[in-house]
Amino acid sequence: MRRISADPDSPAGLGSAAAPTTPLNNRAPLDRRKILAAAVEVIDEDGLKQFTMRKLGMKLGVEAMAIYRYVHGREDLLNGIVEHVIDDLYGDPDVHMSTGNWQDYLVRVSHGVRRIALAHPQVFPLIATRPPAAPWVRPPLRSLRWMESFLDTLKTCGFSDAAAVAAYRSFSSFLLGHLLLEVSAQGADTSPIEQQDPEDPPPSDMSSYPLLQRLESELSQDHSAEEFEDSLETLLERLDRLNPRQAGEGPAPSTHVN
Amino acid sequence: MRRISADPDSPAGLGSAAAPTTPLNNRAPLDRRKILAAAVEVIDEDGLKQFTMRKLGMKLGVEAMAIYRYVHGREDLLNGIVEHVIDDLYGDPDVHMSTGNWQDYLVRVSHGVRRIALAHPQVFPLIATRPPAAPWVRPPLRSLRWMESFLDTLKTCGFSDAAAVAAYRSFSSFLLGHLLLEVSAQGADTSPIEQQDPEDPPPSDMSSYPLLQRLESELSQDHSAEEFEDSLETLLERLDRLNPRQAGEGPAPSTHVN
DNA sequence: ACCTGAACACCGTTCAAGT
DNA sequence: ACCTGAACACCGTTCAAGT
Repeated sequence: MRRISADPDSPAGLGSAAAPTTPLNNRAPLDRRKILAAAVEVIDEDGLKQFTMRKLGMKLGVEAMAIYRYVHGREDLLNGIVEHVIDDLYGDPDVHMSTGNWQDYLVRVSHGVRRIALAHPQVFPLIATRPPAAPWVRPPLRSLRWMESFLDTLKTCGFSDAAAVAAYRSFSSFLLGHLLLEVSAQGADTSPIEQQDPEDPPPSDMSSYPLLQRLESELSQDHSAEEFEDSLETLLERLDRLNPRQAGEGPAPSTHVN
Repeated sequence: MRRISADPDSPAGLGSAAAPTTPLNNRAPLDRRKILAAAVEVIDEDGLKQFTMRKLGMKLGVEAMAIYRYVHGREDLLNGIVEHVIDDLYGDPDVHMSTGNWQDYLVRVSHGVRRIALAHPQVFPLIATRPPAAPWVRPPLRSLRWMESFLDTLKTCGFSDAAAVAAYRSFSSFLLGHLLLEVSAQGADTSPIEQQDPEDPPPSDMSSYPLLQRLESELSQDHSAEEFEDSLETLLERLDRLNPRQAGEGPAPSTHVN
């Protein structure tokens, strides 16, 4: 798998230490890809909310304004980050190897996207909510290349036009729903403490929610991986019914990664 | 239309504190609920990105700093908005009327949440991505009241603890995936024009995506309502299999709202 | 050719002061 | 009791000027 965050060598906790400490390349003249990679790194470290042009400049050992040579403002940068992360996955040969089986393909794509979601939980909400270029370009597979590849695979396996499009829609909504909830659960404790005004029910008083109290341990357990596989398998079965060319190849393959 | 909250109820009831005679001058003293309602209105009009303390103050006929009497900073305001919108739905008697049938309940909740998503497409991404109070409080039903009501309904209909929790998870991921994609498709054209550097494939050159070209009209058609109903029905059937108490009540009801 | 300094408009937020 | 003015630290962004 290709690395998404460049610079695994960069120091772990840099804090407000002034030194950029990227010795070899800090004379190389900056470049769009370097900027995007650094941006992903900064977001992974400090969260989207803290992500700032000035902080990104600091990470790159440069004043913030230098970035504007390579990027058309903050909005363009954000779009670029999303593109960068998702196109990086597109290059992954593990995902794109072709077996002529659409189920295999969807499983590989699913696991690939899940991998980047879990690797960059802070970036994923961005992938999920950026306004799409066109209404039919859906997150999280937000590029024309991805769509073409997706539809091509299904068409090759005998799907009708309508069925391929329907599959694309079901698939993206499945991926988005699952992964967004999974990553948002991950960063849950970071949420700011909310103070209520005294007229409202007291903050974390569970006494009015007996069922929640009783089921708290059930609710706290994390089965996201299994749930993901189960949902994916259900989806594949459902999509299979859309495909008129029933090759009689038996049930959908296990979705579990080897 | 100016007002968002009808506010027909004067603070009747708790009349112990003598209400100062407020003249016709609608200088009623501001209040958390009024602020949240105005915030929703501002976001609906100008989008989340443009939403600003100062703009909200302007809408309320007040300087921005006045808001801080009622709200603990911007983060708290954002959480409050989400709460406000979702709790508003909680009060809807159409949603909460009880028929003792969990499928009916889920259908009503689904349609209710979809209704607010479509009514406030700019607010919904906020509902979807705010960090939850606890990892198991999932969007878009992000309140303890909702969870309690949801789980209670399922328990009453015979679900086991584990099945009720599993249903809660499947349901929220279904809702979130569908609605987020639906509202993001709605605001798609608003997205900023992105400029690519000359080394990358030209911007909107479709020539390398023959399938996309051919399927463009298929892709552009909006079937979100039907897709929503279909997915919901599939989900209900799947959840039905989780429920050991098979009351033999026949197939899941049609999800279409009457 | 690539970056910086200074500047501008605009944020969120605090707090003493007004009414 | 409720709001405002002034102030502060920090944004994104532009542009002339440095190297």
